[in-house]
Amino acid sequence: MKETSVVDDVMRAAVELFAANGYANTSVQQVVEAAGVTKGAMYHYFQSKDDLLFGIYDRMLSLQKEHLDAIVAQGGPVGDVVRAVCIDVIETSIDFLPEGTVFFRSMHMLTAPRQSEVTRRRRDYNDIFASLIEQGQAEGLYRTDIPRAVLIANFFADVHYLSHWYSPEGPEGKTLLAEQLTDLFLTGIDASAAKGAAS
Amino acid sequence: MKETSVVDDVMRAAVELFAANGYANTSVQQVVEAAGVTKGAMYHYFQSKDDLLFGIYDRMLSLQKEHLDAIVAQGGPVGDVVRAVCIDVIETSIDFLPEGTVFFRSMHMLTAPRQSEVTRRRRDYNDIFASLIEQGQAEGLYRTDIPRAVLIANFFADVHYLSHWYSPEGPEGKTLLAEQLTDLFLTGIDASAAKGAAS
DNA sequence: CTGGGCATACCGTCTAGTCGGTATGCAGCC
DNA sequence: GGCTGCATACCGACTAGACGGTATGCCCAG
Repeated sequence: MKETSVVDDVMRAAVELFAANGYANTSVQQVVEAAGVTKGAMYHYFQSKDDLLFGIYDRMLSLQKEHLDAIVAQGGPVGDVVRAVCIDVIETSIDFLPEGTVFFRSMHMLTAPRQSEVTRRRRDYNDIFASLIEQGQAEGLYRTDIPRAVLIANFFADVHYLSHWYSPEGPEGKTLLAEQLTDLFLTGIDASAAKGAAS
Repeated sequence: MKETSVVDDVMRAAVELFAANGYANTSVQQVVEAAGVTKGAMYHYFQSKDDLLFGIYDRMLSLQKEHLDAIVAQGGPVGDVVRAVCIDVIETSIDFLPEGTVFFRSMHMLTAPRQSEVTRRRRDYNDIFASLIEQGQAEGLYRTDIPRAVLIANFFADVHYLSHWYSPEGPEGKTLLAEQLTDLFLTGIDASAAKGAAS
């Protein structure tokens, strides 16, 4: 029960080209040629070039939100939940590396209403993550001497930065990397690290 | 006697507009109007729109490299040097927040040769930072159970992410924030944190 | 014969960059 | 001081091309 393949082909080509050359530097013509369809076909399924871009965001945001909800729903000790969420979001970000590239590079090219929707949904994710951290703090797992917003930014920074340095051809396996980054993050925010000695 | 204020005015306007609306969405006409000069004047000092963008990068890269060299030249225990470098790069990134926004968003809009120059200079910075970390590892300060490239990415991620969440109007003072982020990073890579819970 | 799926030619707009021209300043010469 | 010659700084109307989007119509399934 596939979507009309035109949609799929166009989306695939769009992500690839947008990631490689940027949204603004990619013409609709290039996209449809790479997808092997015509402009007419594309504009039959998409309202605008902007639509194409938003489609990419929509898929990613939905997927990550789904994962988050599933992990949270499964329950368990909050420390384990946080760890699982961290690993998951890093892994899926690696799976969707080109999407990530486009995401952070071209969000500002979306029309204003779309931009706010993306922002809203990201804030949603953020808030849920924040409440997990808050729980962890209440249980004495995580340090409280640094504003929670900073702890959280410190984590999402890693996720964000992936598309700027990680190469799937490199030596790092994605699962291992996810564990390593998560470990670095959790070690940094561990309660026992709180404001004592430097050096 | 300053550099012909045209250059300065144009650059200032360009950074502001590029940060607010993106490079591709900003026309040269808008830039020169905001700067209060004419197109003719601008094209007298800049070869192309691309030149404008590169100018922004050039200034930032030069400044940060200068700072890095100065700190390294000053010497001292490697742990202190690393800490000083971290704090400095975070602070200057906050001082140049709009430039940072443009930087990460629009690097791919530069012409290929310029892009490689930017990449080269960033790699330079990276390599020096990496050798500091390596020294620290040799002295037993930092953990060695995670690839050095990952440790370093973990830090630059924070720097990179600043322009996506930090607001100068927010509650965080820039010096305090720089210390907090540096602390989180250094705690994460501390040798004593190495591979305990494999869970 | 009807309508959704698609093809193609075309249009209006926008924009980076140009180019002929002007204004100003300065150096040397008489 | 006046004159010439030349360079630098700047002006702004104009162009050539690219690009997003559309109008129109064909084709085939039902």
